[in-house]
Amino acid sequence: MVSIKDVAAHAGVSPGTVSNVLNRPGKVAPATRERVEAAINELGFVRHGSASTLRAGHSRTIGLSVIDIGNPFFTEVAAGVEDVASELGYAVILGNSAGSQDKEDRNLRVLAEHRVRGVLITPSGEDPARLERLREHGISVVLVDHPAHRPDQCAVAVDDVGGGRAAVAHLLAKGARSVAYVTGPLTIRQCVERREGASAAMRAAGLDPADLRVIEAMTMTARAGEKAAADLIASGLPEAVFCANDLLALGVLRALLRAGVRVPEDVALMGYDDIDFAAASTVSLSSMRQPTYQLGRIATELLLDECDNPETHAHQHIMFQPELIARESTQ
Amino acid sequence: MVSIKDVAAHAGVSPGTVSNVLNRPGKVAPATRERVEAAINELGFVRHGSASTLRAGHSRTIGLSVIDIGNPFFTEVAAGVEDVASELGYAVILGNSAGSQDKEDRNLRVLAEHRVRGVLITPSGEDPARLERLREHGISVVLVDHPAHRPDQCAVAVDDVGGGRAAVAHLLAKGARSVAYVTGPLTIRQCVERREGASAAMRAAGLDPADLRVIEAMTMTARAGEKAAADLIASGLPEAVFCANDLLALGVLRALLRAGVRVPEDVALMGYDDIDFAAASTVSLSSMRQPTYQLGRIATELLLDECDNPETHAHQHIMFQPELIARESTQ
DNA sequence: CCACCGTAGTAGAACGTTTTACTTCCCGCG
DNA sequence: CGCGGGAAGTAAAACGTTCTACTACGGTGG
Repeated sequence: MVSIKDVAAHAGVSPGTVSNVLNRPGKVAPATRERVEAAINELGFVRHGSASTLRAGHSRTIGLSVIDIGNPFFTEVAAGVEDVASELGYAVILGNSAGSQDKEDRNLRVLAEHRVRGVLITPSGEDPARLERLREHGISVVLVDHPAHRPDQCAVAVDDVGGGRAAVAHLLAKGARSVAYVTGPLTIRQCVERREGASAAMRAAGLDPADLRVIEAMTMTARAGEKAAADLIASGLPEAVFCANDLLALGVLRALLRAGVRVPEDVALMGYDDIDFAAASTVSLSSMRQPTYQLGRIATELLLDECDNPETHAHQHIMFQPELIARESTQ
Repeated sequence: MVSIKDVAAHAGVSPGTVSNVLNRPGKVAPATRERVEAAINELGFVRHGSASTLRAGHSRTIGLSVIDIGNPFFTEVAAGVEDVASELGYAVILGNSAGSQDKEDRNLRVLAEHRVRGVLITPSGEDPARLERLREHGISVVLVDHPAHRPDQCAVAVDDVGGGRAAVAHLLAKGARSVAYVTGPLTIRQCVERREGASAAMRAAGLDPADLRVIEAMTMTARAGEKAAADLIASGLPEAVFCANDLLALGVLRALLRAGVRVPEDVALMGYDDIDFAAASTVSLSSMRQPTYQLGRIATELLLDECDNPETHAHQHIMFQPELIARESTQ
């Protein structure tokens, strides 16, 4: 393996000069710099990142810990993260907690061992202690799609209460007076907050929030949505259905159409997330769009700013507003 | 920051012994080991991965370079990779080439600097030279969803020719005699090979492969599928349509239904990939299922076996067969 | 009683960078 | 002519592990 010493010998300079060419090219006379660069190319030298990290005391690596890499939501976030990181020469270590605290802990430990510069995380539980441990090791943490645990910390989230409110307000504005909320497990923060928003919209329209019919599915999949729709049909259809995500909504849509229920004439329907397929479905689906890619980009920019400019960095709590996309299912 | 020396001092042993506790606990007397472990917990020691990598000469990190992290296909692959890596204590560095050779090059350089143990890659071009450079640096490479470049290399792929053949054979078996192939850019290997398979199926059924009507879309999205369907309608519908992926197929389906064409009565329709939405669509979509998650798992297992057992490791070229999933769109 | 062995642990070099303090050399100025 | 100072580069010490060679010590067999 060719090291900085080999390059130095080949170019007739000292290792320190090679290091300077690599890290502060301005400090080296043009002629020498060219000689060193030629040597680097000739020998095919690649800097040893670990040695550099060890000596410099910090790496050019960040960690990304998500709850479910299979969910298009997180995938888009990851794309935003990866783009920014790659633009700035940072590597991204990916961790998928798959909803398990154990796995999340394992991943965080790996990140700590790698002395990552910082961590972007959508925490799977509500225990801030584990993140405190990272901070004690000098690793910055930015929360993604989650409100901040504390003031001296950056967080980027989307207003789920506001999203739920807007969705149901839209349904009510279309004339619906009875609304059902098909949700995933109510252990999930997002599901709970969207319900709160839904209730608020009912209240604002002069309806009793207690009349919001809540159907809780075990998973947030299309199949679970079909089952929920069967429940709805059996117990009497509402005029509108609001689903906690698009997969549930697509399942509901399918079951309703099969049962001969017309959408939106008989029942209006809203999803959440605005995944690609929402627009492509046979009756195109109204949904709440979240700026997922931006979420990833901005979280990463905040994190790297916090790492690279610790003295000027101002911690921010950013709350995006989701955008209502009205399509055929609520015409 | 607490180092191995602090732990050693606290436990009254030498740093070497702490290292032994960490890496070969069997070599240390139980009493001493416990003392050291207590010190580790008390001080909150976390091993410095870079120092370890530097001295040991290898890291516990692998690289994953994919073409499009937004595509559910790669997402599932990534989930498989992450699961295996995490089980074996490896970290995964994620790279998204987004179809650009430049970005892929940048990512590979970052991986080389990190001295990753190995790289899993779905190459975005057909230039094996860049991968050769990794091998020269002692980094193993396993190709994912791509046939091997050379015999002394592992590769895990899915039989796209076979998949195309099976799909079209299925359409022909349902009685269709004229078939259209809606594909993405024919610069993409998968699109080309699926077409070859389609042609082969025509030939096998005694039809002229030249009669396969090929519609090439610029992108592989639902919107592009809708446009392709408009072309088909304008120029006379075939009895069956085979699409190079599910997103295209969903777009075709939607456009056909809107135009009053019945599926499958008037036109039979097949997609490819069997993404979740294929089953959830209003007319559920027949598709070719690929073992994506397994692809990621097995590729990672091969890579780590190659790294950890270089002497016993046997290079493998694994070719999965896709599975035909018949649903309503081809009943 | 001595040579030998195995076990448990230690000392210290090494890994490849970065960085600090230092040396040269040359230029301009009083 | 001497001196200060900047520019360009060097030597060597770190960074935190791992690993090799070595010591110490008790037990065992001849």
